[in-house]
Amino acid sequence: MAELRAVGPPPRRTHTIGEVINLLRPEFPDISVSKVRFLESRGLIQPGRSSSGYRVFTDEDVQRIQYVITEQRDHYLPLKVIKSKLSAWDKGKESPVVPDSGPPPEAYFASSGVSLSTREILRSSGLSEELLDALEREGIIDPVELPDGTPVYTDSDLQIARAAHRLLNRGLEPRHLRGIRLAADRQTDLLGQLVAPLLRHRNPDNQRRSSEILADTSEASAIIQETLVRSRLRKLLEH
Amino acid sequence: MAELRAVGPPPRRTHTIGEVINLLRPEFPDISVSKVRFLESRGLIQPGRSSSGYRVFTDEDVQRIQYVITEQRDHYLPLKVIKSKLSAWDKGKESPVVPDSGPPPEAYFASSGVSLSTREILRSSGLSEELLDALEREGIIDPVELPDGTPVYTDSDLQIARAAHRLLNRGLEPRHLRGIRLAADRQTDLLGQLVAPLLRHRNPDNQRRSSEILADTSEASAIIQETLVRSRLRKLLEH
DNA sequence: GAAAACCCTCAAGCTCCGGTTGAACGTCGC
DNA sequence: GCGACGTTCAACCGGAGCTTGAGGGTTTTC
Repeated sequence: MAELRAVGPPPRRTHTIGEVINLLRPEFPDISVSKVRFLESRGLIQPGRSSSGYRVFTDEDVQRIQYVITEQRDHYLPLKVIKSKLSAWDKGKESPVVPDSGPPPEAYFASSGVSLSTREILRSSGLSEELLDALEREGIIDPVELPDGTPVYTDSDLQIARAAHRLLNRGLEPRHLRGIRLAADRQTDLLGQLVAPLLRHRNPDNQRRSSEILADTSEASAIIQETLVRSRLRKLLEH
Repeated sequence: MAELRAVGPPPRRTHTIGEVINLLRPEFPDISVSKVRFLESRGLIQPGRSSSGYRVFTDEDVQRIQYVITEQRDHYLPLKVIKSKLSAWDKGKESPVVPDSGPPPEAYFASSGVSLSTREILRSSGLSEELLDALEREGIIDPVELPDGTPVYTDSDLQIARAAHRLLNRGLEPRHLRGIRLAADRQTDLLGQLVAPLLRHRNPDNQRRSSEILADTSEASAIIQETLVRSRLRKLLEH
């Protein structure tokens, strides 16, 4: 082969599949060629191809594989879940070769339309009535009220209720969650400003662009925040 | 049957297997009689038996089941792992010898150990030098410095850099990201307090518990915040 | 006191996940 | 031109996590 690379970015090192295995073998003894090919078939990695059809792995591809198998080993995550974590991470880089959108941007904000009664959300979340009340007072959960005053909860509320339950179980109290709500409020404001001009003149196209922008930016800011928190907590643990 | 319970602690309520299912069904719609029996066969629960051979579940047994399926749902843990967590919990304080070498203790905070140079992170993130600088000034990214002053970036930094790039592309400016950093700081503090007592007396067990608590709570609070933001943005779009 | 509803065990079966194996064939480097 | 390495594709496999069904006992209800 003669992949001429006259001019261009730094001469990136690439590897064949066998080399990749040898690189990873020390850390992950049960890696195998077929496993790597399997991961590709499942869409977790997309190595390039040489003109003759051989897989060509960049260092980044190798890191990706490494990420996948550590998640498997350390957190027992199913490949599906790892894939979705990866694809959030991906969106950062890939962008030049995406002429039109794959997934509809609005899907990000789609709601299931499920609605729950107070009893149902209590049962489904495992929260007590008092705690649910407290969460509502903190603005963490806020159901819509029907004309007659009975509250109706969405599945977002349920998700929040469950996650809140986990926090409360660990010793946090409802008032501690206020900070989370405030952070969410501030983020909403920030991102909202980004699309405010568009929403001033509402039309289908602006609507579509707005939801695309919001989907993208809210995901990105969530990634930043979570990564920051995690790395700070890691330092805390390491002392 | 006449399980006489002459004197004793509170008159414990007990349940048959069918009652247990009905109790749990709302929160876990895919629970089933056979599943509970299966869990017993795998040694995760040990309900008592009536004189006629029926399983008899105490409230504690029910909680145990609840714990098991929550771990499955929220953390995708295999039953084997849940079992070992349970038996550690069982022994109360006693859990000295983790018999198997298998799962490394809570590696949620594991880092890949990859480190990048300034050139590499610029190339991999697509950021310009000025923007990277700006992000560092805002504390969004902060590399360790080697004795000679050259910065070293981790893969967390890369992830953040990429996500930040997405935000900047959408028209945000570095200073806008300060809010995200502050939110992350506050969350770190909050969660850090939760484990502060444990970390005061460092020993392997406290260390392990701390990382478990932090992994769980940081995930849960991220879920709450993201769900909140998303549902607020949805409302914004709907007008 | 009988029917209905509920419970039991045990073996077999089933789906999905995460790969492995093998056959048939192309390519690279010496 | 040979051996090491790469490719595809279909078939197979072992384990996890249940489900189903047969055959039979118990408790509740009318």
